[in-house]
Amino acid sequence: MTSSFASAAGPSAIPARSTYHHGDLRRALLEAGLDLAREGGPDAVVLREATRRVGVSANAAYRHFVDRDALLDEVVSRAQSLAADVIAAEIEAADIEAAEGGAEAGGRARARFRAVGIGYLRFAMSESGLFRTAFAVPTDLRRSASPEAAGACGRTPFQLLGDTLDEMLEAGVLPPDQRPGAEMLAWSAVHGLAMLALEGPLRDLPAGFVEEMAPRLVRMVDLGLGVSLPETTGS
Amino acid sequence: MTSSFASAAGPSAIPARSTYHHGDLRRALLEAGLDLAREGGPDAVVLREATRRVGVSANAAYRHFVDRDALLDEVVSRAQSLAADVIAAEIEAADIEAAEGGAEAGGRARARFRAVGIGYLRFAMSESGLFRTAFAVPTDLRRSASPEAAGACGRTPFQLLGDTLDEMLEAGVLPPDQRPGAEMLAWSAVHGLAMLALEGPLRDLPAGFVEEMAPRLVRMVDLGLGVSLPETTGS
DNA sequence: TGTACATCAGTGAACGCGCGTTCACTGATGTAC
DNA sequence: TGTACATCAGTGAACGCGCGTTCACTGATGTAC
Repeated sequence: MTSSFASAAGPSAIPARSTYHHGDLRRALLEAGLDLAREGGPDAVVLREATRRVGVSANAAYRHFVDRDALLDEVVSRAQSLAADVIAAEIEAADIEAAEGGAEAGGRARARFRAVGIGYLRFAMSESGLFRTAFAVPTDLRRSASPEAAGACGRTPFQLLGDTLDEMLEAGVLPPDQRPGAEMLAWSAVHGLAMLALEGPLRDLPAGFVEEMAPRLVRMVDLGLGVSLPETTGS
Repeated sequence: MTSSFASAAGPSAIPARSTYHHGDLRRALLEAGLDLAREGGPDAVVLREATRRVGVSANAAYRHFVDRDALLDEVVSRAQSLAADVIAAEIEAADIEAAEGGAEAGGRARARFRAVGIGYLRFAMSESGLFRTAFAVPTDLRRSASPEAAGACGRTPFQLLGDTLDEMLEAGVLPPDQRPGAEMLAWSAVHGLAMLALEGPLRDLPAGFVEEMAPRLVRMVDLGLGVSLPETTGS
């Protein structure tokens, strides 16, 4: 199962290699690590398996990463970056829909905010290994604002969430006293649903359960944050 | 670090033993497993270490558990049961406070509902290893309704949550159309905050952060579920 | 009340696994002259 | 343009770890007679 995100440049991850020097081993190991995370979550990011897949001896990785954690750290950032892409795409889709529906600023801001939650859950369900790698590995908040964790749009998932909260604030639909710390409240809700479904007691609920629950959940969140706006047709 | 929940009957977990037969090995291993979970979460529940602590040979465990997973399963149930106790205590405290404040049925039901969330988070923060063992191990919803996972009150954490939702429904403060699946929405919110703080990117936020956030979170949840009631002094 | 014996609940040693990591090494590369 | 040589990026073998689990065993228990 080779990553669909495999680098365009550099030798392929298939262990056919003619030269003694790999040429792009660091990147290849990172891709392999990402594949492992995709298939089995953070615990599956294992140095020996990554080198095996790249077709290189087990210790070659140490020329590029000080230890296993160094590789995992980079994989975590990449996973967050991929999450940002999914979320950004969801925001964009919601934005277009809201514009077509003729929503005013408040409604559009709320639609974008909801899209962050929907996108987060979509990523969690469609790429559960990467999701767990991105958000269920003990790490610190700093990463959530570091450039390596940003997606193509230049923003991290955490920043996208903050952006949409700011937009609701500016549009006057989020009460100002609710703004501080609102990231944590909103994040908690979607993260909890994902984790219950992936690693918790909601494990073997029917497929599609999370998808059904997601709109209700994000609605609960914005309503609970004091965003009261009539529901539009578009969501 | 010996468990404060060590069994009253049976030999102690300290590996001093005179008889060839242990006498109560199954229980002792379970207690040791619970201690391990308390100290290091589910991954720390390791057969060899449990037998080491009990002072018994490594394979003796196989007389009482078919494999490591069988031990872990029981530890998970016990951990859920302990969570139920903490939550039940929180409910009781809230109940007394609400009664003293002269709250009517709706206010009391909401206070009890909120207490479930507060208790859940209290357990998560004070017994993080047990919490992760109880709720962050891939398992199925059935356990959440099984007698082994019930606390002293005879109810599991999941059942306590459902109970308080039903009470709000009966008191007329929860809109009936919101009731189905409301467990999942509420559970997601508190579970997410706990997981972000314990195993995710909120890892090294200042101590007390979750405690500060908890009341806001549960308020967000009931408001988001459509429970609108004036705030009383008591909460 | 005593005893033979099946059964139960332990022991000690070992196996195989896969991991992260280190060691001494060698082939390839590129730069100074 | 050619060459000596430092440096870089790999190799192969090995170590130690801790785990789950199995094997053949033995000490203790309790029950039938």
